[in-house]
Amino acid sequence: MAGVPFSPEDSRDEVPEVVVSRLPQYLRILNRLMEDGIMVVSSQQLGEKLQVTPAQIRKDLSYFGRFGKQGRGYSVRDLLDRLRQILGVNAYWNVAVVGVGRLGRAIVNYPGFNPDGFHLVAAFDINEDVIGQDVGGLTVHSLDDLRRVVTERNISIAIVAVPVSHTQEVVDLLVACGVRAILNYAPIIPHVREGVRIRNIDPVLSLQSMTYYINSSVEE
Amino acid sequence: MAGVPFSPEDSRDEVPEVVVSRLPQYLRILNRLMEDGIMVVSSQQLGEKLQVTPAQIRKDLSYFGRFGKQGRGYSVRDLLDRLRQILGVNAYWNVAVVGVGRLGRAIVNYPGFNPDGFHLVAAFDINEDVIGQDVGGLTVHSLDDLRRVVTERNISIAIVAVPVSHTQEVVDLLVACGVRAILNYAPIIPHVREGVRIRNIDPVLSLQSMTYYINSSVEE
DNA sequence: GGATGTGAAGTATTTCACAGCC
DNA sequence: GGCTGTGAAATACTTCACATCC
Repeated sequence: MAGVPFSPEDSRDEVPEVVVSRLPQYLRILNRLMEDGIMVVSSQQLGEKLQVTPAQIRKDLSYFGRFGKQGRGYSVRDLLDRLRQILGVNAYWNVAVVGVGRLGRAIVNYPGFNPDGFHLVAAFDINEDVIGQDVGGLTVHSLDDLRRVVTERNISIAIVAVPVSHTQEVVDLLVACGVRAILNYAPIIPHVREGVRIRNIDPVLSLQSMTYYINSSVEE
Repeated sequence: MAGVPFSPEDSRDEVPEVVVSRLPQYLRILNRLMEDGIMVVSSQQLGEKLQVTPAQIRKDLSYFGRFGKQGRGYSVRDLLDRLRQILGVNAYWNVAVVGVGRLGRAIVNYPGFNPDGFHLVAAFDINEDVIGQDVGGLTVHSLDDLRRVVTERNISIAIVAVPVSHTQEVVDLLVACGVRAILNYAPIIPHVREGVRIRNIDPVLSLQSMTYYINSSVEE
């Protein structure tokens, strides 16, 4: 489908997903340069900090426009603004957390989301004992209230930290309620329909992909 | 370097990194099939569960050998054993945690590492106030003891959960003490020398790579 | 002089498609 | 008949290299 080779509509430039996945890293570095008072940066310098080739950075950025000045490099502030706009992180996002067990609590208390514009504004659980409780400043709602709260608070992003056994159904419910992006901490890869985004945080998978290399290799 | 096209040594089959990164996911699914009492599985069925093409699974596995039976599929138990062996997760790994602040404590108390053979056996911090404390059953050591403990307990994997300002130096110290794989939770990408593996857990980057898609798109 | 932006070249990865085997 | 394993084809991604501009 959508694979007719000569379709003229096909020439709408699709940005490769791998390119999009690198932009937040560029954002990170630029934020740090900004804090350090650096005004201008070259793709060469960015590449050193990110451990990628300068050509890749220039190519990546070229999907979105021409942000640099020949002979000079990139204005840190300008590039920062453009990338924020492209990624859609120039505004605040309201985020719901589902599951306030040990992991969910750690997430709610993690101070790293707010500075980057992700506001955890609602918490949910299925366990009657914790519903109504205060967790990190948020009142825990019943999942029955999900649709209402998601609508009222204009939530399109959710973080899922429920047991594996409930993950897929929670994800389905979130999608049904209009959530369009999900960050999943359960060690399972849930299925979502086209148009909904999901990313999985799974430290064990990361560890297991490293043991391959340190296991047999003498040094590589 | 290593790029001479005709070098005969070049033909030692290098397994693409992207292939290795998928193996732990195969392991996950197979473990679940095993628990469910499924004995045999086809690449078709695996593909459906993993949302990848059957061809990719067969190709990935073919880098390591021929594990299937034509006309039948793969023995779940056999494939599980082979993958465990390939990934080096058929034995236990001792793991150190550096940084026992809020995040570090959550990691130490996370129950998901042990069942997969990663044993958190030592915790470290630089803060005098927490050194000597008990955190999740582990006594917090000073970083001064790192080399000794890493050697004594045969630790080659470390989890880093220290502030950004200290991350690079902690990583450097770990590498200097012989640690060969690092799971980093700080929002920075530390540099490590060739031969040392590092993976980064950065939920904000994940969120930012999703907002790109839910921001402008009507549906994609 | 120095750095960007970008077609073209070069690699890497995925998918196809089918021979071979159970 | 059904499914694996795998060269070959197709696609995706990265890097080169240079015209272009500040």
